[in-house]
Amino acid sequence: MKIPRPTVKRLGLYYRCLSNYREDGVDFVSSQDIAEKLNIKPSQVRKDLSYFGEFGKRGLGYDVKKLLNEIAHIIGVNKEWNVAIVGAGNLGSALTSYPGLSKHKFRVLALFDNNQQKIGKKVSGITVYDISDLERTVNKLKIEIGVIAVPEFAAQHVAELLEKSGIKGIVNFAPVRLRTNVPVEDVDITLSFETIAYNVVKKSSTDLLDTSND
Amino acid sequence: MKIPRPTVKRLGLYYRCLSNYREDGVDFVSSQDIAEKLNIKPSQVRKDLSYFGEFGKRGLGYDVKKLLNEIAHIIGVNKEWNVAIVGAGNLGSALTSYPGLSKHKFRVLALFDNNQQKIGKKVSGITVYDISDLERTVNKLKIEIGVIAVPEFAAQHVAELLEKSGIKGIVNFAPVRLRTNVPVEDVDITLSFETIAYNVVKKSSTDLLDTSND
DNA sequence: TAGATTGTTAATCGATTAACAATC
DNA sequence: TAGATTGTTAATCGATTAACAATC
Repeated sequence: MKIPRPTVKRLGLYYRCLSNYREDGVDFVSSQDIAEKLNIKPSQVRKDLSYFGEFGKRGLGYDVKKLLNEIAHIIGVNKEWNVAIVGAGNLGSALTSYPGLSKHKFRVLALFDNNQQKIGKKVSGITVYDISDLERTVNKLKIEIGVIAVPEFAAQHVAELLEKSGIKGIVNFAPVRLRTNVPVEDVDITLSFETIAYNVVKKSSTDLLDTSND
Repeated sequence: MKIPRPTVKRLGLYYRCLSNYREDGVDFVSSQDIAEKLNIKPSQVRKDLSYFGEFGKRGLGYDVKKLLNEIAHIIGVNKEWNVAIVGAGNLGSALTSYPGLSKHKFRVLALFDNNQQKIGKKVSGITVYDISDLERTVNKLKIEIGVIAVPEFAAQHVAELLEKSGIKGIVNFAPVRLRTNVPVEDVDITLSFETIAYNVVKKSSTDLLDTSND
């Protein structure tokens, strides 16, 4: 079945929300509970889940641990993912020790760079390899996800190297649309700043006219 | 007029695409040229632009410099934006020197932290201030955009401090939905990894059945 | 049983796209 | 003028939401 893209994104949000409930020792939640936390409609939650199965109990809601486990399977975080980061600059280094990753089953096993000064050194305990060793290292360490944290001009080239080395998916922090055959997820930092600039400008202009901020 | 959210996102993409054309010395482009680079439909480009005015010449296309200037005005990057980053950890420090920001009219003028070890030091030339000086410094430096680069548990609190200090918009790197009255743009790194995990799992399962990878 | 909440259908809403007259 | 490409309308597509029967 065809799953709407927004549904996939929300699955990650449900997962996080349910993790918080579990940490708080909550056993059962309703679609309404989840919806309130996430600022969406309860029917949205139920519809999203219904693409994958029937996980709730009528009259009762959802068993937090059970649903968490189901969603983990759906989005694939029931297993650990081996990750390599290409680009040992500031951003790549920061990602290496980013707690959100290690906490969520993403293990950074290698960094790659083309700067001889950096190769062989360690960043937060992770070795920096020569980019020319990419294919060999990816195979040896069974790396499945590649992260592009290099400057814009090098990104497409790195994407091709990653694809050739047998990587299965790419998280791209460079501000370019990549042409590849593997799935790519863009984290477009500059675009986020531009969007917030737009919204700030819009808000100040509507605030002048109007007191009912949309 | 109500502008679709996806249109706003694409405006940033058009801006970047046109910047590249300008750097390459291209004077005129058609909606088709832009669409091809961005993997969308030409009518999408024309429709998006039509929300804001008539910028093209029939039979000719769009004057690159002129359109760039128009879009810069629309998304608000015709002026410089003063930015403060809260959280002088790895991510906050990396953002301080992120070339994508300085290149696009976003100037990081201050870092904030609550760690006495860090306060007063400089990171990439930017002073780390005490978080308790937030309001004063935001006013003094005329900071308009705040960046949240603190751990999850502190994010909502920081958002409230930013709002109280008079900031106009927030770019949030913490994995929480914030409750504020100012515009927020989320950069959800963990969610991007989860999405790529989902897509990798899905692709390998469909690849087994099917050779026409969607 | 009565109350609550699910899973699902159908209606609504919003965004994308094709098509084409207008016009450079 | 002939060819190209815009701006815009209308049709299509896809996602959200309300409503409600099913059922715990």
